[in-house]
Amino acid sequence: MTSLDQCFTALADPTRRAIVARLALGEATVQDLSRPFAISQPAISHHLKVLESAGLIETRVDGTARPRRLKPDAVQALWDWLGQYRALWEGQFQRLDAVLDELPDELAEPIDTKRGKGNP
Amino acid sequence: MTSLDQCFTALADPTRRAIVARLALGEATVQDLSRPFAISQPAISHHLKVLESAGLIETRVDGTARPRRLKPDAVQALWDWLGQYRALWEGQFQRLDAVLDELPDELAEPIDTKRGKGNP
DNA sequence: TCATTATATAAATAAATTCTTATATAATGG
DNA sequence: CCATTATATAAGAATTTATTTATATAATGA
Repeated sequence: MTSLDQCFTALADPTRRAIVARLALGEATVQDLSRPFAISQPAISHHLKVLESAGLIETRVDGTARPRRLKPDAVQALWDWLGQYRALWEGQFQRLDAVLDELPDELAEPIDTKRGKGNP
Repeated sequence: MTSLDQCFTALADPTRRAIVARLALGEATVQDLSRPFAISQPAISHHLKVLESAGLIETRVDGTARPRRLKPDAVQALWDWLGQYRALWEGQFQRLDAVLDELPDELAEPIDTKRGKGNP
């Protein structure tokens, strides 16, 4: 799974986006995050793990607490990906050259994205 | 499910991002898309439905064919959401006010994002 | 050291996702 | 109308995800 996969997957969940919204205000502990959500502490810990695996947040150690914060530079890959298509998507066909340069990586040959053997 | 949920979910799948990459070159039919992917036609049709439900692509009718194309203005919501956090994420704390304005919608009260009864 | 607090992990489960193959629908051209 | 082509839908299997409760680990402070 690419980092882009992980970022999009992480942000697809509304609970995780709300966690991100909270962290945009400053770092927060699992306790801080558990309070406003109708969700158990282990569930929060799991969501944090997903966000951290995607590189979107990071953890600091403070005694027994593990405050999380947004990780600098983390949205850059997302921003770049989106920016690449934005012009096209908006119906203006500038930057087609950039898209063309990028394409071979994804469309040069049959892409096997299936799950199962060899594609975990 | 919000449109933002659907957009992120749709783009989390690498096959669907590759479809988007292909559509950035111009409209394509299910046949066109089935060829370069090691995936069945019904699977392509399904991915297209996910992308269309998210508002990312649209369908044109041309005889028996149903060419798909990127839908103008579709990335705007994503771009806006990302832009809102980008500055913070990058470690510069401008635009905190904008984030604060947005927050009440998501954190004003305990958020029940659980699945199951009432939360399909 | 022991009780407390904060967090993580494990096990179980329900629901959603992503595929496949088989079949249905719908438009075209002879 | 009939055969063909393009696409959609159905049924079912395997995997993944989000959740819970129960328990483990780890740091603190009395």
